[in-house]
Amino acid sequence: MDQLRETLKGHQLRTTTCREDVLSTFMTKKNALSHGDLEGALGENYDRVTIYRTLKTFLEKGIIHKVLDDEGLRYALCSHSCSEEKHQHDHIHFKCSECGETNCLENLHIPAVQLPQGYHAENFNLLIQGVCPKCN
Amino acid sequence: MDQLRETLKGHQLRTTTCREDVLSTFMTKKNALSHGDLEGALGENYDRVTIYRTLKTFLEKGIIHKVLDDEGLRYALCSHSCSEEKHQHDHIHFKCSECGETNCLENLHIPAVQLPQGYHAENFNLLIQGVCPKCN
DNA sequence: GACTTACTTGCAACCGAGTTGCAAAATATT
DNA sequence: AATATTTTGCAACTCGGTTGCAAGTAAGTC
Repeated sequence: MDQLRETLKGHQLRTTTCREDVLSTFMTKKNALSHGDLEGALGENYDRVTIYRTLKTFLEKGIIHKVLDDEGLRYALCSHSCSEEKHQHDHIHFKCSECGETNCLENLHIPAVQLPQGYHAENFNLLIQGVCPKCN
Repeated sequence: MDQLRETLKGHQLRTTTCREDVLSTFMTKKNALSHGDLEGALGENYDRVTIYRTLKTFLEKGIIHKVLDDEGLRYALCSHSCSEEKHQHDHIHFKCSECGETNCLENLHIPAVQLPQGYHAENFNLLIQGVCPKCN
């Protein structure tokens, strides 16, 4: 898959097998992944630390973004190419209480909220918990 | 303060000095608090573990609820009395990037979101990041 | 108010997530 | 192929949070 190398190069990153594998895992599984998920998916091929560092650099380069739910931290691909400077991060995430998967709902946008006087909003993050179509 | 004892009793909890102090701290400081914040506020009076356990029981009894932002877990008082069974948890939290404080915006409600077919929503959690009135 | 029971606390030890320093290995460049 | 630079693996560590257990404390009963 040359697309992987393209993506990495596009973000000024050297292509290494670890980065390719991590990126590829994000692309095939569509849902948000934790460090542990990746460790499980990639087996014993890479050191824990390397995976942590890969996630960190991907985060900094705008390839992935953080996803939070009540039980911890995960990561998901940024849909529209974010860069180091500009991050588009008004996200809606849906966490299914049955299967435990968390997904970005890309097409939706967060409706406007009328904030009280004096508040200046920079970004919005909506987490919806419930049951997803697969488990319904 | 007899209100503290009242609240604890109302949730079937024994009144202990630790629980009174933790509850009192939540009531005077209005913003969301982390375990570390409480440890700082209460000094050396109580063991780390005791504070953890106090938070856990308050959580189970519906006295406080979790607040998540991108840098960790905090807790805040439940506004309307939640019980062990019923939790009202459609929250808007505002995190100020200047002072770092996170607050519940109690009076606002989250506008309706049109979910795609098949999704069944149970609760909503909106985190807004920006600058609060104090820092503006 | 003393006595009993049940719950709560403190301590020590532990677990898991995430980080740091450093030497060895791998990538990109000439 | 040779070099400079980045990345990896390992070991050791920090920090947030949990567990088991013995000692201490709150609440109900006589």
